[in-house]
Amino acid sequence: MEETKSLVEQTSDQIIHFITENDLEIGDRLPNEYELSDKLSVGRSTLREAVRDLASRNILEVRQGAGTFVSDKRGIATDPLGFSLIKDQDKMIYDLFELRYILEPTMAALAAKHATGEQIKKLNILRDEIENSFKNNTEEHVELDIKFHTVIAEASGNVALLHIIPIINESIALFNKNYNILHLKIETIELHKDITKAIENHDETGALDAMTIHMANNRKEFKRIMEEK
Amino acid sequence: MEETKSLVEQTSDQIIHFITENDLEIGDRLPNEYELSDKLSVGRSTLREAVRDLASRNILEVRQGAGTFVSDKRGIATDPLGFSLIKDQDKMIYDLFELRYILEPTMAALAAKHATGEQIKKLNILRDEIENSFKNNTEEHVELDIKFHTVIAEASGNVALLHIIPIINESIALFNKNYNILHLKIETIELHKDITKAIENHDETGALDAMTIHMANNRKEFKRIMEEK
DNA sequence: TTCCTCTAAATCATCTGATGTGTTCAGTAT
DNA sequence: ATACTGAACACATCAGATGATTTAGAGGAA
Repeated sequence: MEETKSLVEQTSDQIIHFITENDLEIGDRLPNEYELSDKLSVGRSTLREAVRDLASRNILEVRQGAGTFVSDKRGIATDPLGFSLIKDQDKMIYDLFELRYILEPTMAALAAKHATGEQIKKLNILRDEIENSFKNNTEEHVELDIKFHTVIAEASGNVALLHIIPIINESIALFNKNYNILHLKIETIELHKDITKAIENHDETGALDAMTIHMANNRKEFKRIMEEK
Repeated sequence: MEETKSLVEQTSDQIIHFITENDLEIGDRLPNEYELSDKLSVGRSTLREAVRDLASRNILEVRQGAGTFVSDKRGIATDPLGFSLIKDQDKMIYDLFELRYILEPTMAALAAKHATGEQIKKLNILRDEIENSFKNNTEEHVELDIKFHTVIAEASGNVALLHIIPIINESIALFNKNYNILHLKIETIELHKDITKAIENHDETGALDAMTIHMANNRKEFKRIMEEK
């Protein structure tokens, strides 16, 4: 059971070590390929593969001609669940809606139970911002809506939910962007109000119901549009 | 706003395209570096960087001397949700149990609706293997139990669930290993039988109930042990 | 036959040097 | 001041040689 790391992997580790050792901050530049491969005593192609590895893990960012920098994404992977690999993207969106449908009503009920004053304040602010974004017809409502659901996840007090919900919603937004299917509707505004109010009143069943209606409406709308295609 | 993808990135895309095009399944081998770089008309180092990228995203697995294979991790990053960073691990496990409790009963019902004969066969085999592992007192039952739940996720027909369920269960197993809290119990064997049978009979509410009991038992047991501590 | 050992082929790993492409910035002309 | 230009710099890509590891199969022993 020998755990022999390849030279490239060792080099990845050493680069990370170099970053922490020299207190490199986000955006700082690393030495160029020749210097770094020399310093770490590996060939350039080995170094390049190590850098490529770290770049694809969003730890480094490489810009041709400019240099290699510490990424501002703090090593948080894009599409960590590999949703983009799935072939049938229509089905993928549908499945994500279904998953949301399973999770979010219960999550809203938990949020009604545990939400702090701070979190309720955040929800009210976000709800208003979403409404304004809708009235002014800007495109940022997608982003705001993700934040809205994320705050509810946070309020649920369940750390696992807090980690999963943004990924689901961001994936939906990502695929939706490709297809341009779903749009914010006036009912959504009202439902956001209902959900916020129920959570504010610590009304668990109220939050459950409001979120269920929200999810059902979303899925219904999605189905309708898919049938039109 | 030109979006010029580098040759390496294009090559990554092409490799993924090659995989889907040729219906390569998990574990299948890709052509060797020389052939593939030739086929895609890129230099070998370019190809290697593309492969390195896909490998670090858990889409490919490279084994020196053996070849390059489609990874069994479905492009899912290791600890994709950053669970290992969370401080309060006891709460983390509890939250994961809660999340499972929300997801798995509905998932089992979906599985009862959609399961194919092949999947039912797999479930029966796994159920027996888990029982044997229990009788022989081996430690592989943890691994087998994760597979059992993963096959149910697969049978549910929901791709998003299939991606998320293994992560949740592996995280629980991981933390459980550190704490050595939970052990397989004789009731679990019986519940696995109930769940399998309900799915086999396409009995949706039966599967829902059986899985609910399974989840409730698990959480109850977890709570009991935590209180003893 | 069956099992083991050892070798040769296949495959990835690494190094090196040459050449291409994009970025940055200082110097210069307007 | 502004805009152009070119040199220096940094990453991108290719090609070829050599090393290390795995695997499968040949050949022999029990």
